Amino acid sequence: MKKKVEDIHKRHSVLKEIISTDEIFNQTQLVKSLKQKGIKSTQATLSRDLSELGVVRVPTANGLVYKLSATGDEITLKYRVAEEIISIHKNETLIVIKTYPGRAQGVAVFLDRQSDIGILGTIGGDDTIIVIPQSIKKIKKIIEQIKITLGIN
Amino acid sequence: MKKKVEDIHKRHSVLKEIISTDEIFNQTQLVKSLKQKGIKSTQATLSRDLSELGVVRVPTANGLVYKLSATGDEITLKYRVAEEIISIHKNETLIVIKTYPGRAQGVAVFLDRQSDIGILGTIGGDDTIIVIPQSIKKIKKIIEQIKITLGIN
DNA sequence: AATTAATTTGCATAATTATGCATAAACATG
DNA sequence: CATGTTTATGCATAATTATGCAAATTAATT
Repeated sequence: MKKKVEDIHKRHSVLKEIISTDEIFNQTQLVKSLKQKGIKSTQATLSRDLSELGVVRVPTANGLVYKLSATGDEITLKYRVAEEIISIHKNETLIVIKTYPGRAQGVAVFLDRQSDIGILGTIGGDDTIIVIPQSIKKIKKIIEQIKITLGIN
Repeated sequence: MKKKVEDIHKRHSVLKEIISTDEIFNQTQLVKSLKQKGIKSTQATLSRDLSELGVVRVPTANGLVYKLSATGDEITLKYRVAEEIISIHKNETLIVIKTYPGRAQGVAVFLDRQSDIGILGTIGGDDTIIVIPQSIKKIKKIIEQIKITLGIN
């Protein structure tokens, strides 16, 4: 029953994205969300995943919602910037990078230091970074470069 | 069965202190801790209290532990968010939202949570939020959606 | 390649948390 | 002060989450 490590990373990665994007109220909902993204799993596994990822369930106006915690697995995160990144998206003019809460600044600084990958500048908030390209034509290449640099897919 | 408000405040107060001092793993343990401090209560009541106080349960090396959340009691309510927004403007590529001083972060978080209204990401400063659309074609629609969601014109 | 060790997963279920309902105390109103 | 309303609480239980265990697969070792 053991799964490949890559699959686990993949599931964790998707998990993080779902949690940071949607409002997830319970783990059965999460099973369905993952299914929609083509990942099969069970409530039991997700319970363990959430624990490993340091995900918390916070009370909101709508009810209890899962969130990525800033403090959660702080120790694990410090070492690799890659682990701090949740997702990278773009539109016609900009690149937007989602990170764990409070991590945007650190990642932004890291990106700024990378010279010659086509970045004009970055702005980091709490958990979001805007990357401004030297030219909108370079957006694709920049994303590729970041992924290569960080060794993520 | 109603209790005096003072008692409730008192219990909440003690609750917060216990949570920030000891390692609390579950609510029955919490019932006992409160009892030791002379406060009688039940698991059900504490479940409600924890929700009201915005307490989260974080996975740690020892297991799940209750913690006071950083965001504390400030639950994002629609009506409150609406009041914090001063203006919404756009240009060809971005949407800029002005808020009352120091409120941008909160509003930005709220907007991030709204799924499927076409927002790629947001960055909040002190009193300004930049909203990046999934596509510049969606800018108008996003503004409409925000206004509808918040019930403002 | 064969064998062994290590790890992940699902199932079943235990443990824990959340909540509808009824009730009673506090509060409001006249 | 009497009466009506609101709200917090406990009980019982539903809903949800965590976990022991066995099975199955991968990874390691020979």
